[in-house]
Amino acid sequence: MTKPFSSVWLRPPRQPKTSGLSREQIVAAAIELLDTEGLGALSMRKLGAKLGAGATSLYWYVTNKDELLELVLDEMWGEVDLPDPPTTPWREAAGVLAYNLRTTMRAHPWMVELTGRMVSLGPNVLRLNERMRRTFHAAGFSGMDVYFASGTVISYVLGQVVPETTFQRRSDRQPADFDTEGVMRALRDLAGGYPELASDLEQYADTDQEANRAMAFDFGLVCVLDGLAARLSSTDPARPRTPPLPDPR
Amino acid sequence: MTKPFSSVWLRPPRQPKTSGLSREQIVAAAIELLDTEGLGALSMRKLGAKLGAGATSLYWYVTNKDELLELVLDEMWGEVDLPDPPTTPWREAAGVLAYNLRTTMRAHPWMVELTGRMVSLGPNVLRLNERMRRTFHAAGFSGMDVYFASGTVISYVLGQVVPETTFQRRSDRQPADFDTEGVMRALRDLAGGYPELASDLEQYADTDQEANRAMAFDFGLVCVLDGLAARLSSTDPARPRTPPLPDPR
DNA sequence: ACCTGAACACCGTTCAAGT
DNA sequence: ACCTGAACACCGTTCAAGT
Repeated sequence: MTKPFSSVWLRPPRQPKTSGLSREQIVAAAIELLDTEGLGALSMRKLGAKLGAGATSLYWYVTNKDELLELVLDEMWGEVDLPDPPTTPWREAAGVLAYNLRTTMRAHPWMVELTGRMVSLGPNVLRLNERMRRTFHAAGFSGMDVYFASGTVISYVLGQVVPETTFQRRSDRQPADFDTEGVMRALRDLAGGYPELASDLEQYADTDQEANRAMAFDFGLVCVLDGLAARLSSTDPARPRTPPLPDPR
Repeated sequence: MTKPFSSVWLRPPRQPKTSGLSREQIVAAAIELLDTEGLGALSMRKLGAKLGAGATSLYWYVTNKDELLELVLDEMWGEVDLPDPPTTPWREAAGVLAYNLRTTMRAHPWMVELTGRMVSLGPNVLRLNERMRRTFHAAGFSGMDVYFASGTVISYVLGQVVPETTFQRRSDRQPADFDTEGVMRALRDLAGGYPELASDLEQYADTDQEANRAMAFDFGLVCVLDGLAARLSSTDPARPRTPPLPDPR
């Protein structure tokens, strides 16, 4: 009785445009709207109006809002690029990818929300994944490890950027007069019973918030890459190198 | 002209309940609704009805829906627990936390979406953070590295769980008759031009999807922990151990 | 102090009807 | 083939009014 899984990418696209609107136009307009007003403010009506069309015209190009968002999300993945595998050493390639992904997500904070909502099966995600796999394959990973390694890097970046962008989003437009001071003051109050937390707050009260985030990102990225490198250097198939993990739960 | 930052946690709570509803009740009911119907299906009206109250009664306990969601989210963080710092070695503690967080998020897939939407300043997040910091402090990290190390672990888990749960959510209720077969077939079509991807698909066609995800999670977790361990063992303050990262952008 | 109902300004989506 | 408008069943939130 469940509605079956569906996705734009599993449906043959419309014939080449003969007139009027096009998917590309719609997606472009949607991205513009999302960038300026955020995910919560995107409605089919507004988008239609922006395109000088009736509110419901879009439904001819796209079966519903979710599928429009799938298209838009894949478009974002298209912005992330990865150095060509053979020419670049894996560690550098992975590092560049990580930074590129972070840059793109911060430029379009709504992308993070979307990633938590839609499955990504678009051509741009697939292309990027393919490249990453080739990179890690060339690095010396084999079998499923190729897939696991790519996943590890992407996961880390995504997870790190999530909190960065939620803050961005709360400050809405005009970051200029956003009351970071007030938040910090309030946070300091809340940190009452937590000595470690409080000492952290003191420490990064001095440093620039933005520089701070950059350091945090870099710290973790280095860990992830070091971990991958370690895995790679233990070339023997049986690797008792790392202590076993505790049983989940 | 921006609306200033606001959060439930920055506002003094209502007096102790004298009668009628309570925040705890409301939050509990909301969680129930979210677990059974998902984030998209939670409306103030439905929630009110579930509590046998008028649709708008809730607004006396909570300023708006967003703040209700903040409360609910923090409640989830309360479910994640972390072994007590002094007794457990850091690596094990971090591993357990990672698995616990994954378990909680998979049990409440809407938590992932919320994490991308609200800032987390609730007491449960703060308490957990405090514990993590003590753990990493005891492990030998110092200064901001304590904070960075916790962030790295949490980011990794969050990022890894995001795609896991989007799939869960798409299959909606009744995972029983969800057409995984169909998705796999469709995916195989899409993988046309991507040899690495295609070979991956073949490989994990044999293994159980769920076991697969578990392996992927474990792989990355080991990397992250190895990376942290490496950082820890290079005790000298100047550490030219890792090659510098490429300049962002 | 707590709850209600009506009302406002929105939504996504369907569908018959137009060109 | 493409677009429209009206209509349906929803939203979050405000606010005067009740007890």
